[in-house]
Amino acid sequence: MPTIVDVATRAGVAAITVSRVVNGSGPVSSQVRARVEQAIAEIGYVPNSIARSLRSKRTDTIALVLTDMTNPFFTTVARGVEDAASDAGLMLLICNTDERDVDEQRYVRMILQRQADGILLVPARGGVAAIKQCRDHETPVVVVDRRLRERVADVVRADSRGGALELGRILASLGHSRTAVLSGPLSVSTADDRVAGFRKAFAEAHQAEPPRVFRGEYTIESGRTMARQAMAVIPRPTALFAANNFIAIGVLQELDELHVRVPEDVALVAFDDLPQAMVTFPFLTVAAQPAYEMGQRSVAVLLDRMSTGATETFHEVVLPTQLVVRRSSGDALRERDPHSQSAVGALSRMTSVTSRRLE
Amino acid sequence: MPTIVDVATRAGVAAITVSRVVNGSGPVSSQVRARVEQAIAEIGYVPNSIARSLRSKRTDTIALVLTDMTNPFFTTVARGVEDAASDAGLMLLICNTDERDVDEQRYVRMILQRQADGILLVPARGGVAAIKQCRDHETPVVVVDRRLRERVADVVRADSRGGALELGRILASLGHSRTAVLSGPLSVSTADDRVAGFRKAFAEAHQAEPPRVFRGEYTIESGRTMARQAMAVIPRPTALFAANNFIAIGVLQELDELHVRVPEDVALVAFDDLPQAMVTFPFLTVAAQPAYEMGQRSVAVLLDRMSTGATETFHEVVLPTQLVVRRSSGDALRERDPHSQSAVGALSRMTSVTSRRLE
DNA sequence: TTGTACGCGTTATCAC
DNA sequence: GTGATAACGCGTACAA
Repeated sequence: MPTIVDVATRAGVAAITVSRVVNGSGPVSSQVRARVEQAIAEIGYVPNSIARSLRSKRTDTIALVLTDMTNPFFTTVARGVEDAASDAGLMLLICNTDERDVDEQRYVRMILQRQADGILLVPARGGVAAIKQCRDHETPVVVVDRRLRERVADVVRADSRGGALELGRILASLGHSRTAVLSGPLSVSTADDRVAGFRKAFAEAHQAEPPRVFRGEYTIESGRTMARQAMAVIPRPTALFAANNFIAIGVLQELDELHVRVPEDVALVAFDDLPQAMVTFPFLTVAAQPAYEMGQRSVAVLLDRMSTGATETFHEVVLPTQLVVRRSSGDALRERDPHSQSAVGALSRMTSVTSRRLE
Repeated sequence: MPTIVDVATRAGVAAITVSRVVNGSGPVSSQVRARVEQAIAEIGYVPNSIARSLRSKRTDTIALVLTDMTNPFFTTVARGVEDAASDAGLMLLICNTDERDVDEQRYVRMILQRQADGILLVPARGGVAAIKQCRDHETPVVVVDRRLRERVADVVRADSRGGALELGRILASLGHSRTAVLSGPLSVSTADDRVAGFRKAFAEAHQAEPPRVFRGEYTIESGRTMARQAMAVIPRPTALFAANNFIAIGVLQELDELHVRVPEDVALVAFDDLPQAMVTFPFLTVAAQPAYEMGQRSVAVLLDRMSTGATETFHEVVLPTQLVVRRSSGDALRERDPHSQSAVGALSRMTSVTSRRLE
């Protein structure tokens, strides 16, 4: 592997001159430049970033620590991050914690060792330990997607509370009173915010019961479990709110098994849209998060922090969600004659189940 | 940021001794070890990988260069890669080329500069230039997902030809004779292989026409275009083969607009399954690629190559696809009375369209 | 415009 | 079992 010295020798100049040519730093006569460039081409010299970083203290590399890149929401965030990073000439390290604190800390340690210029973190639980590690090593962090209890880092996230509020209001306006939230873990801020926002909608609405709250994980399996639990409540809720995309899918699967139709038997709204690329015929009423923009903004904030340096004041960017009303939220609720309902039940159920065996 | 020397000073030893404690290299008395460990804890020392890499020539970092991590197939591959890398103590750099040769080469250059220990490459077009760059810098490469014209690197991929053959045979056995392949770009090996496999199925079948072949991109938009073209052929094909997941989605969307029902009016099979997490009610008959395993195996092969060193003989791992028969391929084709068909057409079409507005 | 000397933080080599 | 020294490849500071 040729080094800068090899190039210098071949071109008959000093190493520093080669450095100047490569980096465009300092003056070089055009003749010398030509000689150097030719030498570079001839021996196929590629500058060694490692050596450069050792001196410059910059690696032009950032890291994204998230829970699971397989979740289409985070996939899109990650893509936004990568594009923005690439535009800024940065490379991207990526890590999946699966919501585990230990892995989060392990990854952050590895990232700090590698002297990454900055870290984008979707904190697994509290995230405080990880952030502290970064502060100790003077490495900028931007927290993505989730709030922090204490203001110890910049944050870029979507307005979970507002989105859930809108979804709740939709249901309330359609006349739903008995509702349930199928939510994520207690310690995750998005879960808390979505519950709070949804609750608020029904606190505003007159003569509506407060929603029943189920807490689980942001997974399909948990969505199924919570759907089963929610539908076992008597009297049944008339509307459900799935607090993320995976829960929503689990809910749909479970309801199908229970022969409960959406939206005929129960209305359903959810957080997170599924990418158009993955859904042939969109059906769910959702509060869509601007995932790609979140990724981009996160990088922008990180770059800003990287140039500014540490402060005591942190920024918080809260991006609005977009309400997308589709079929799953149903029409206005009206009193149904239980007999006539069961009369048409068999047929419409069959139709529904069969036809749903599409994407 | 404390260095190894700071630790050494504090512990009253030489830097190299600290190094031995940290890396477990060389002998250290338990007393000295204790002193050093305490000093490390006290000042919060974290080894600097950059400096270490400069000497050791290893960065414990690999890179994954793919076309688009947003494609659920590659998302899953990437997750398999990350998990395997993490198990091996490696970090992962990730890059999206969007099938552009220039970006591929740009990224590879950046990766080589950073002295990554190895590269996993999903070549955009030929990929030869990128592979050559890597060879020049003695950096191991494993080509993922796609074949190479020339055997210049290890390859881990799925059996595109075999999977397409199976899908073709399914259709042939159901009595289809007029078929069309909606495929990817000419220079991409998976596209070629899938066309070839599908063709073979109908070459085997007696009295079947060779499939009509459409070439586009691996995108939804292209899927729509090709579906439109294919359905404009007279007489219409009775079955379509979408050569990847995005094309399949585009096809479904376009057929819906054309009021063509699947599988009633045209049968559809496709390559790539959509992750269970993204599809509520699976519908497509597919040849599913073992994406996660591909990711894992790719890392295994790369690790192998990293320890073995360069050779003239390369490995090729071809993983089998899994045939999953669902509703979209339909039942056996029978002669239909065109009149009765149009008679029921209106109603069943409405039902189909309405009910499809699910996921 | 070009070059020399040195240091970034770590580890390999060799000596004690 | 421990340490001094040099070297990894590059860029800053200063000199010519």
